[in-house]
Amino acid sequence: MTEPQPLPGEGTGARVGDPAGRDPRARRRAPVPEATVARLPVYLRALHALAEDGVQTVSSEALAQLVGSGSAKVRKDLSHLGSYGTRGVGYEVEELVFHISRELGLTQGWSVVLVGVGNLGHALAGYGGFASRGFRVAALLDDDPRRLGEVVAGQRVRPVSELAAAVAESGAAIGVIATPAEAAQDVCDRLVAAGVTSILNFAPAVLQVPEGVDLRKVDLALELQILSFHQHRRTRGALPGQAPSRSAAVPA
Amino acid sequence: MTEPQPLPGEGTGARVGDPAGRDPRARRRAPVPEATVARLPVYLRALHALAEDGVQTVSSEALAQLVGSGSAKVRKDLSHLGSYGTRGVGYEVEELVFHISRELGLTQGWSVVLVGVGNLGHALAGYGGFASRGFRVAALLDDDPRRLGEVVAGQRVRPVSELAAAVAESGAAIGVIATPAEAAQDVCDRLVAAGVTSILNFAPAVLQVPEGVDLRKVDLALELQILSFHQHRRTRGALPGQAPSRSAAVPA
DNA sequence: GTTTGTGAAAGGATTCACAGCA
DNA sequence: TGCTGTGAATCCTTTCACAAAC
Repeated sequence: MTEPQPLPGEGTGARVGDPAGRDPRARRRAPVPEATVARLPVYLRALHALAEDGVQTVSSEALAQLVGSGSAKVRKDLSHLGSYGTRGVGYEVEELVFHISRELGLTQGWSVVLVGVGNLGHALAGYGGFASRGFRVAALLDDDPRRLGEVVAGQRVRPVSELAAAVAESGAAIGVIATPAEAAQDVCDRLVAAGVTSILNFAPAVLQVPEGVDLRKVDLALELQILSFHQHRRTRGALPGQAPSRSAAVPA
Repeated sequence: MTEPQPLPGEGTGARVGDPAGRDPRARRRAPVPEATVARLPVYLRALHALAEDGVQTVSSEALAQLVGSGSAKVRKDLSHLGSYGTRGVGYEVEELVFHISRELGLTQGWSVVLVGVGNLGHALAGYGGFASRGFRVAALLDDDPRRLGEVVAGQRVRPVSELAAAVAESGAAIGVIATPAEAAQDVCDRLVAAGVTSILNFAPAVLQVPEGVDLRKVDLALELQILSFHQHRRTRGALPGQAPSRSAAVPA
């Protein structure tokens, strides 16, 4: 959601034109719905966890349990990628991981430039979930002189003036912004100028990009606010500041 | 967001029962749709930015531009909170901030306990977006002996064994998990045992909670994977690793 | 017997378009 | 004239329920 540059539920239409592309491996199917795309990473995480536990096969019901969803939804979602399940048995974990990864474009190993190496930037640079999903942090940039030259997660921190060079060297198509809010729009403009067409913004700022650039945002406080809404709902009338009793919870 | 313990689009139903509650301030309206709830924090951020710039009034069209949405959607969303706009003029920024904050339950000042004070925990503890949205980080907990006693964002780091005490002292109803994946489920269980009913999980792990506890998750790599999907779509057939031309982009 | 894959039905969300008000 | 608020229409998503396959 996610929220999401396109607001949660905004969608991009996900239309694909030509019925017979020139890449023979690219099977022509109906486009994957945006709501499904947003859930594929969730399945992927659960499947990775299963694979690590040595689980070979999983049913739609079991997978649904793991991600907190319904089995019918899981089956519909997976059916958009093709028929990779076995009736009476379930899905092969490894196979599903592969097909979901391919659908998301994670098999081609994206290079990513990360701008802003504060606490959040450190966390992102060292985040295992990036590497394991096929994202390589190809460059770290920051203008704080105290951080220049510092080595984080195997990468030397470079000044933001080298951004265009870093993008060119690495062929990065994706940029991640983890700067303070004030610097975010400037960094964003520089990324666009350098040819980056996908930008993920962690800075608490509203950014503007030209057409043709896909901007998504992560608001670390967003989910907390949605939790607040539900908690608020549940505890209407209760003493403020006190954790409520366990009854009468869960709206439905 | 996304997404969200209930998967993106999962929803909670958000039903409210009695048409005449006992709190006289609680106006009885139709329940706010879950999709709208997920966008209210986005509007809130944009409105805060406008307020800082001294803007007094904003139209649905202008607000839509800021958040990358449509004006009709903005109006429908806001109409669920009540009629706070002025025809021919727009919405008063300060007033909207108040009404959205109240709807989200942000005006009552939640106490939050944060478990796991690594890079991400540091970033979260110091994140301005928490404090400015009415969340007070009431306790920091971590079991790494090197971090015990350290003071982060004005709070001393305490051992996880003090979790129940910290929750009781602060009356926290919300817990945030920013530990490594291995520790997440144990911490989650302890939070639940301590009476926390809303949990936000940043750890890359699939957690299980009993009924009555609202668990949401933030996957830092989730939005990146959705970006990957769209970038992949746009650059089908292009040379791998090379940023594509700016044309033929944006699906719709 | 079990579990997938999928039409069909139901339920929400978005967009349209305009009446109503400042 | 300008912009909100909202029914109505459209579109998208989820859920149901069952035939087909193992």
